[in-house]
Formats: sequence, C-alpha cells, structure tokens
Amino acid sequence: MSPYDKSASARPKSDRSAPKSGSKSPKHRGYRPEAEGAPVKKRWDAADRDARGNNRSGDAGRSDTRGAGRPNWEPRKPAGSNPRFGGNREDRDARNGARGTDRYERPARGYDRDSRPARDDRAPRDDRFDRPARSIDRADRAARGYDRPARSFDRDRPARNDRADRPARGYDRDTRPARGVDRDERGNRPPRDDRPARSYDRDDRAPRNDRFDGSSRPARTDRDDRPARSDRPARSFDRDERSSRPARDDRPARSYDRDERSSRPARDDRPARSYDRDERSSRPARDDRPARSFDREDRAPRNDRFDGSGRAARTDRDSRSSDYYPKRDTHFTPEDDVKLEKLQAEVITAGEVAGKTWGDLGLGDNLTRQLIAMGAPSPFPIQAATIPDVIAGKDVLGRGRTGSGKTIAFGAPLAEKLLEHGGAKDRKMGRKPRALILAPTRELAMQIDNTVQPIARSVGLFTTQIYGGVPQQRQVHSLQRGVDIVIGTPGRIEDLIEQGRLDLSEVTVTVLDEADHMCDLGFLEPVQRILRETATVTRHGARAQKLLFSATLDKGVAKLVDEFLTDPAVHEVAGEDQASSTIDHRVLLIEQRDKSAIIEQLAQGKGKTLVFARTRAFAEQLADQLEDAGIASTSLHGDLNQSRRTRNLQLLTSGRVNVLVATDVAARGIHVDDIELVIQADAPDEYKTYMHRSGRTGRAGKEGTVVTLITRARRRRMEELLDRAEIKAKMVDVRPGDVLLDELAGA
DNA sequence: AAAAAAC
Repeated sequence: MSPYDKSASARPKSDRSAPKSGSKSPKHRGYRPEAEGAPVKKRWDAADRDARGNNRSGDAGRSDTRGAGRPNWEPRKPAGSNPRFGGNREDRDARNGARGTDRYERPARGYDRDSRPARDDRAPRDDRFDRPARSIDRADRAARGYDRPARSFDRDRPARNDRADRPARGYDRDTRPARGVDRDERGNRPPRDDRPARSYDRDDRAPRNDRFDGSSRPARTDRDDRPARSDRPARSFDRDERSSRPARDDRPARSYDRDERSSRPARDDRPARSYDRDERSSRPARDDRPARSFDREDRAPRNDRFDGSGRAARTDRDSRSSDYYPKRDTHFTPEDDVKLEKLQAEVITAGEVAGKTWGDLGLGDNLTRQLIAMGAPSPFPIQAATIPDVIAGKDVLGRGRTGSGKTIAFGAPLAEKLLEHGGAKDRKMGRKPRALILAPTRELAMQIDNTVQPIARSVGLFTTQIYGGVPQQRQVHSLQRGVDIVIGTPGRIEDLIEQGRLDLSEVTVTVLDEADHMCDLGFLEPVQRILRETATVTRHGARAQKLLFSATLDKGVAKLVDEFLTDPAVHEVAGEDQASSTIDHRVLLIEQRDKSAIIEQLAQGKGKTLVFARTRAFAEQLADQLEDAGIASTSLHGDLNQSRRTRNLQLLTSGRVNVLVATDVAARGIHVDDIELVIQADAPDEYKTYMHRSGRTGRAGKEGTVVTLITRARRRRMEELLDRAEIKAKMVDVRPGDVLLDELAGA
C-alpha cells in the first residue's frame, strides 16, 4: 500500500485528533470548533477566485520579460520581483536595503509582496496596511510601536491566508497565552506588552558590546569566557522537554520558538539568544543536560505504536515525522568525511561540443529559440552530453562542475520529452503533472523554476513550485488548474500527496538536483517515498525516466540508482575538475579570537561576498556584527521565515547588499551573479561541502576567491579535506590588519 | 553536530 493511500485505514491520524490542517487542530491558535469540518479553504478559494478574475499565475515572479541576455544556466530574476505589484514598494525596499537596516525591520511586507495572492481584495487587511505604520521613518515606527505587531502578523500570515473568514485583528495577541504553555520554563519573562517594542531595528538597539558589558558578561567575541547561565534553565533542556511531550510530538514547533526568541530584544537578565545559542553550540558537552537516552525512551513507544499494526503507511509516515526530532544514536565523527568512488562516467570534452547547436542535440525550434533568447546560444558540454540521452528516454546521471549549466541540461530535454506525448495540445484543467524536479532547498527550487519555467512555457507547458514555508493554497490552485512540471522540495510535496492534492502517478520524468545530497540522511527516505509515487512506465509503455544531477555525484546515490534507475548513462565533462577552475583558494591560519575582525576586514570589499557559517546562530551573529561595523549585510538560514529568506537572498542578488552570511542552506545550487568572494567563517566538515560552497563563486568561467578561516589546530584536517576535493590552496598565517586581507577583499 | 525538509 502506498504511504499516501487515502483509504481509511491509512489515515488514522485524523481520527486521533491530529489533523493536518492547523485551523482544525485544537492545538493550533486558529482553532475554531464551529469551523471544524467546514470547507474553510474552499470558501475562501471560490471568493478569491471570483474576486481576482482567475487571471493570476499560481507562482510568483512569472514574467517572460525577464532574464534576456544572461548566461544560459542562470536564473532569471528571482521570484518575488513580480512586477504586477508595481514599483513603489520595490523602490522603497531598495532604499531600505541599501541602508542595510532591512533585515528584521519590516518582515511582514516581504511576505505580503512575495507570496500573498490577493490582499487587495480584503478590506480588513488593507485597513491594517494603510495605517501610518507604512512610514519608512523607523524612529516614527518604533515610537508608535508598530514594529512589534507587524512582526507577529508576519509570522502568522501564511497560516492565515486561507482563513479570511475569521477576525483578523488582535488575533495574535489574544491567542498568545496559549502558546505560552510551551514556554513555562522561561516563565520569568515579563508580560509581552510591557516589553519594549521589538527592535531589531539597528538604530534603537544598544551596541552589542554594551549589551553584554553592562551585565558583567564578557563581550560576545570572547567565547572562552562563558557567562554564568544558572539564572535560567538551559535552553536545550527546554527543547528536549518540550519535544518529549506527547501532545506536541507531531509537530516541530521549533521554528516558532526560535523565531520568537530571535526577535526578542536583549534582556538584562540573560544573554541575547543568538549569543546564547552559539555559545552553547561551541560547548562540547553539558553535564547539566539530560541524557540523550531521554529522547530515545520517548521514541521507542512511537515505533511500537505503529509496528505490527499492519499499516505500512503509518510506519512510513511516522519515520518521516521523526526526522524533525532526528535520531541521535548515529554517532558522529568529523572523520566521517569519506570520499566515495566516483561513478564510472562517459566523458565528454569541450572539443566534441564545439559547433554543436541545440537542434543537433534533439531540441525543437521553439526550445532552441527560447534558450537563445535566454542567453544560451549554444550548449555547454554537460548539456551536450546529457540532452541526447534524456531525449532518447534513458536514465541519466550527470556530473558537472558547479555553475556549469546543469539546470538547462535537464530542464530543456525534459520539456522536449513532455512534448512528445501530447504536450501543450493535451492541456486541460486538473491534468496530472508529468515531470517532477526535486531540490534540497526552497531557494534552489525557486531558482530552478526561474530557469525551467520560461523554457517550458515556450512550448506551452506549465510549471509550479511546491515547497514549504509559504501558504499551500496557491500551490494547490496551480495544481488544480493543471501543471506539467512540478518543482519543489520533499516536505511539501509529500504533504500535498498525503492530502490528496498532488498526484504523481503520471510523472514519467523525475529529476533530482543535488542528487547526492538528496541521498543524505534525512532526505533519502522522503525522496524514496516520493519516487515510489511516480509512474514506472509512460502511457506508451516506455520506461519512466530518472535523472540525477550533481557536481559531486558519487556512489552515495547508489541507493537510489539501484531502486529507481535502469542502466543509467553517466556523464561528466573532461577537464572540469576543481583544479582547472577559475577559483583562487586560500586557507588562512588565524587565532580564534581574531576571527571576527578578520571577517570584517575581508567583507569590506566592493564585490559581492558570501560568508558561510556552520550554525544559524553564528550566521545571524556575524550578519549583525558586520552591520554594526557599517557593512550592509544580511543573512540566510533556516531560522528565518521564508519571506525573509527569499528577501534576504534577493537583497544580495539585486546588489542592495554586498554581504550575505548564510548557513549551508546556501551552499548548493544557489546562483547569485558575480559573487567575488566566498568566506568560510567556519571550515566545512566535508569536502563536498567545500566544493559546493566555493562553487558559489567563479561561475561560468568568471574569477572568484574562496577564503577559509581555520585555526592552526585544524590545519591537518583541512589539508586532508582539500586533498579529497582535489583542490590546491595556499595556507597563510594571517592577523587582523594584514594587507593580504584587503587584497583578498578586492577592496 | 549541523544543516535542510511540512503544517
């Protein structure tokens, strides 16, 4: 039985009062007993559809005017820059972004602009937005206390989109106490309304150092002197305790809590959260922390609950939700960075490609025209290698260096394949998708769509993005209208399958981008479940295809290859190793205490800079620190809501900000024009991570610099890692103020 | 251990 089967026996979840829709859950803030069972979303849908004349595409950022004249693998304008909302807000955002104060200040707007389908039609909301809170005068905003409501509004927005029928205003605060239940442990917090207005606004925030000096705590950079923490329970403890609560087992709750905390102003009685967390993460072991076995005790019964019930579906589902509380019994050792054997590949050389046209590879005229219009006059090697095989109906594994044009390598032939059988002529409402592209992050899914969508559209095919963190309603609408190509991340795709709103049974071409990563722990199982939902043969009896792409494709994908691929063609491009790339790799040997100062100096450059940190907290902290140092910067990591993630990435893409501090969420696939410098504030643990991070620069033959900061103690490990990556890098001792840093910054 | 991925 499929894990997504809709049969009654497969869905005991809803019988256990743990339905999926938040509004129907007694645990959800939106719970309204009288609304239970009522087709809340449907009602909104219909009204909305009428009101807006049914003329909007389901996805943001759709305009065929974008992107002409760019390299062929490059996304067009990022999602969220939809011109239909006019230029005024964009311009205002641009100004704010340029001042570098945009990061937390007006979160609600980003969401509003990017993902909200039809707010203009909804009077109560308009009212809210038309208030003077709009003013971009931050002092004014802060004085009026508008910052805080705007923020909580922002967090609730996605959930609310489909619930216009309930009273919108004041809702957040009314229900806040309910959530407080989760945070009893931190109970000595003053009532919310007594607190100063949320002020991530840098202007009214005390300088960081003061904040800590004043409370007799060491400055944050002084990691070794840790502040006493006895004045409140350890946070990690909170979390474990929370997650052990039966009532909350079925949802993560993490992002809410964290988001909430991260937005809280600094309090005298305890360190700011980011500091707090970072400090904790650098601490190897905590004696006061409950043993891990705690978690396992909690998990064991859950398995029992489903084992032996004869319901394979439930077992599957359960193992998936347990990903949110990852099993801790897998022992981690940093030495685990094993280099797996490369797959034996057919090698194509640049010479073989010379003079080939898109048509030579088997693409039709429309596609050829479109690709040329997108700035790809002729195929890159990886494209020349894989496109014919994809069109021939083979399973394909493609390894191409970062930035070598993999998206078109699968996107274009995929469109061609769909055309073969019906294609645009077969267009009808509610048709099932026939192709699926899976990506590991939402940003990458958006970016792939930005490239694939115009290609598909040129031959009358439609795409849609299916990923989490945004209201699902628009995505469902798209599916209902009928799409040909689904592009998304595993979580939401599984979610919609389970809800019966996404049917992959006619998907005959499936693409895994960053395929090796999709085989990593935590991704593999969802991906396997999704692949099992796809068709095995086309309606013409041909075998359904699977295409696996990555810059670091290795035997790690064997699990997927063995189950889902038949006699795959493996392609790579000769001479496209890291050694031949245009990236200048440097390893800087530094003192730990100098790290901040060195990063500041490196980030001074005029060019775009991407800084990688190991943890979300450190990424956030670094971004703050750089801003405090007068460097316009922003952050990208999983602690941000999706609107911020999208917006912050766009700040860098558009050049409104020159520095982005990110976790490894940005390590793979993300393309931003002209990143000149990649700084690895924390060295990566895996050679693959190094390769993907560094691949954010030096794209399409451009030059770039990658700087990795390590302490001397780590030198040996770093050398081994570089060996595996086959990268040669100079190692240099560096101290703050050294001229070399300015040179590397390209200032 | 961290990161990502659903509500």
